[in-house]
Amino acid sequence: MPELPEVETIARTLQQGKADSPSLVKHKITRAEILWNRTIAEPAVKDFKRRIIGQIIQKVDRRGKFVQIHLSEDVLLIHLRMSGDLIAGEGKEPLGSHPRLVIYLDKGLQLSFSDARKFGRVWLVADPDTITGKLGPEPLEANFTAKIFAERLSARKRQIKPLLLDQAFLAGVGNIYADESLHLAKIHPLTRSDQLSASQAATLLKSIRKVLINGIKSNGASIDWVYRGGGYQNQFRAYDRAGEACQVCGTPIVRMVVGQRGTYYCPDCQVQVIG
DNA sequence: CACGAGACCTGTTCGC
DNA sequence: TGCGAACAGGTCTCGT
Repeated sequence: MPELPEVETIARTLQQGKADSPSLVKHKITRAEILWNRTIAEPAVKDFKRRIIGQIIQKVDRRGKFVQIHLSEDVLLIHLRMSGDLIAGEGKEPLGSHPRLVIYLDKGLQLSFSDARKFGRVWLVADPDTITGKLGPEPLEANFTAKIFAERLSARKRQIKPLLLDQAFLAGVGNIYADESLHLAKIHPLTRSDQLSASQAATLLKSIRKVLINGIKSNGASIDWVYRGGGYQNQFRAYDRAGEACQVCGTPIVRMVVGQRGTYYCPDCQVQVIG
């Protein structure tokens, strides 16, 4: 489920709280229950349980697709991968349909990491940079300019879509928002990154920002049973729309596989540059 | 360096 | 209805 807008939505919810979800801030961790050992990437399960007890949650935010829960001593990093979700609430029974890690807090609260496919991972580290340090720039940060983006694109010779999915190149964009950005920018998913003009690079960065911001405004996208709450799927231009008319030109949207990922594009609007 | 295939996993949907 | 195949918001590792 999670790309930048979905992760941002979850992090904000845990930070601020909302009607059905208490804020985690200022709560103290009393215990950790681990229901699937491989969920814990670092440190060893036994050390994880011991070390997290007594720490106080100070802030929840995001870096790339990682949720960062800042504690009094450490940072808890959570990557939701394909099917992970974080649910805050009350009670002693693990929340969610597939709980893998439950962090119990004071005042009867808990934070449950539910993850059907067991791909998600959690790190408890003193310095988050040891994990997130390899990530590329945040697409929404103002100091990430079109010029820098263009330079990074021309430094590589890769197909643009898989490059956008490379978290070391750009942090936070996933399969849906890559397709949506490329459609909005009218760039074919297989275009080589070093073939993009400066103006195309600028357009692409604008498009990426637009779809991410709109995704956040909609609280992310809910396309199947995994995620709940978001509404961005109602604004999809290309993703999961094979056979439907392109909103711009009416040509049917095509699905192909690029880098083993389903890829949707308009064969008329998104013309591949030959070279 | 760029790319494709296989792993890691479970749940849902599709086609016959 | 049943049952296997195909597919899924991600990322890592290996071989070419």
